[in-house]
Amino acid sequence: MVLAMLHALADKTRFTILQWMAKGAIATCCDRIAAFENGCCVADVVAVTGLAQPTVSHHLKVLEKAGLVHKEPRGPWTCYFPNPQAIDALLTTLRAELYPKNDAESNGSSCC
Amino acid sequence: MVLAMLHALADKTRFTILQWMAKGAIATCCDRIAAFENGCCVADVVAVTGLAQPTVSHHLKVLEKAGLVHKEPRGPWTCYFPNPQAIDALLTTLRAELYPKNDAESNGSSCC
DNA sequence: ATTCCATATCCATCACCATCGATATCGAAG
DNA sequence: CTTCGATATCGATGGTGATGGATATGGAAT
Repeated sequence: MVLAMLHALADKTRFTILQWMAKGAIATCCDRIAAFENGCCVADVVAVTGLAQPTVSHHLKVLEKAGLVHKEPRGPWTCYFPNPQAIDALLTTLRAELYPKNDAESNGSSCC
Repeated sequence: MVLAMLHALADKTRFTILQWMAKGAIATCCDRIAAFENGCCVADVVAVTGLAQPTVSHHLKVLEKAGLVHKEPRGPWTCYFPNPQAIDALLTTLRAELYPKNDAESNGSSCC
């Protein structure tokens, strides 16, 4: 799941989408999304990125499969919301797995 | 630079290499690498991953360009070492840029 | 100078992916 | 039921990247 998240984030467009969501709800469907929800609909992402609608749908699907966002139909729109827990999990895993440990004891397969 | 790091990490092989480095120096050139350095040489990565040597060199180059590792010739070997500062920078940036902010004031381009 | 070892580079191949036009789906009105 | 708006899916295309064989480089030792 971590690799899927990293793959999802390692794309300029998808990173920008999440970045933009984190900043706050800027949507044409604001009557459906509260400010604290940080959500948006597909058309908003299309407007911001300038990409075609199928492309945006594709990116949002990747983000959703990675667990970084979740979607929810609200009225005429499909709204997407960021998932803070997923980001937390990612950060925690990255620190635990990639941060160098100089502790000789924790090194199961020690050297030489 | 963040996108480059994410791209570098979003590959199973490269993630495994960094993961394995973080665990500690397990190398055939241990007389050149102290345990606390968490380094290794190319041949070690070849042995662990089972990949061809050119492939491993390619992956290490990607990691180096992303700033996640740095290389240093030691005797007959080219040794690679993880860069904790880069990982720190990545984690800090991810939290700052992607973690949802529900603070209405910080939202420059507010909604509606 | 030659040989050997470790690694980097070159090059070709294959697979995956971002992109978008066309089309399908789906719900809400009218 | 038909229409319309919003989004998802399909299919094709171009580009990027992972992989490895062949080869070049570079240093150390004989």
